[in-house]
Amino acid sequence: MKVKKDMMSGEDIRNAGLKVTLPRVKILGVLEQLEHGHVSAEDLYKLLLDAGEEIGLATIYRVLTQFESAGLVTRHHFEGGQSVFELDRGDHHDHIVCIRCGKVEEFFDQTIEDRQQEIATSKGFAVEAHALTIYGYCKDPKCKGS
Amino acid sequence: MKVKKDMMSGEDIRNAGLKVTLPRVKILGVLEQLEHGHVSAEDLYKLLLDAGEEIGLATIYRVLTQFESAGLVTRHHFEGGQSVFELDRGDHHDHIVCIRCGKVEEFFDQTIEDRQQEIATSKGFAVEAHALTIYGYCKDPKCKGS
DNA sequence: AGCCGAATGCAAAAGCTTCTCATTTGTTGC
DNA sequence: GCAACAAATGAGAAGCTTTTGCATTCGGCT
Ligand SMILES: [Mn+2]
Ligand SMILES: [Mn+2]
Ligand SMILES: [Zn+2]
Ligand SMILES: [Zn+2]
Repeated sequence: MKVKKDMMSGEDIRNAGLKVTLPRVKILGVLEQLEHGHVSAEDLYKLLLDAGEEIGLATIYRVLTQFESAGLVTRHHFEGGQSVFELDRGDHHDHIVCIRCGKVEEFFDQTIEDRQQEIATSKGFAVEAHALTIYGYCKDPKCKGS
Repeated sequence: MKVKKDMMSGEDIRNAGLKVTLPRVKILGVLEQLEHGHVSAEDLYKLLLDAGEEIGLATIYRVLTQFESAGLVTRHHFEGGQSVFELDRGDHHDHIVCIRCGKVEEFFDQTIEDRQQEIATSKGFAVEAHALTIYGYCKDPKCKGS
């Protein structure tokens, strides 16, 4: 039974078998309050600094990786070097990214999901994951048309 | 009218506005003869060394990037750090990768392509590109089941 | 309060890719 | 063919993102 979570807390950290430390709580807090749910480790680091929390970048990377293993966070490899993270609220989705302004929108399409499964099966593969990202220009006047 | 090319040559390099140099010809040659068409810059470097061609890694990266701009080569960002390159024979396709042995298979599915276009349009995006990679375990006994 | 292992911060290191610059190589016009 | 010049190459340094080592600090438990 998959439930879409709205609120993460220290409970989730504890349930992942991790100590509930200040850095972890703060990182989870920032991820939760993000309007655009997608951030790089570096951006998260800066957001925390702005919020007055001095958490080392190494810790950010470590914690994000642990959160990922625990299923609290999802990591994406969009083009452009840096990994991007977002809270995993239990709703799988794919992304469409504007290559001009960087805006990220999410979508889910059962038809695509089904076809992927069929293709994998037909080739003898057992699907574990997939990454689908569409790149293009968004409807913003500044981005529309090259 | 899209034609699937079987053979690349110095002509293609020249048409891209590039000088027909020995390193570029050799790199194109290796890419062409690959059974599994997907290689990292590092692997390509080693393959050339094995073939007795001492071409600097920096040159490999430069040339691959130029070939990419010229449409001779496609670059993929599979998980695992390194970029992977393959000759662009004009036939767009996506990939399914074994997370155990690394095998890469290709597929093309018009239904998925169409749905992507529809989704992008519905969100006001003009599609420029997309990356779809399925990860799983291939049918090889060594890979099957975790 | 005090113990102990886990977590953190910092700096160093690693992994991949790009850049700098002196030297070499294609190409073009005699 | 050959000189002339711009373009390309090789080697190493540098750049970026991410990981790691280690001394110190912190969280959970008595
Ligand atoms: Mn998302
Ligand atoms: Mn391919
Ligand atoms: Zn945009
Ligand atoms: Zn396999």
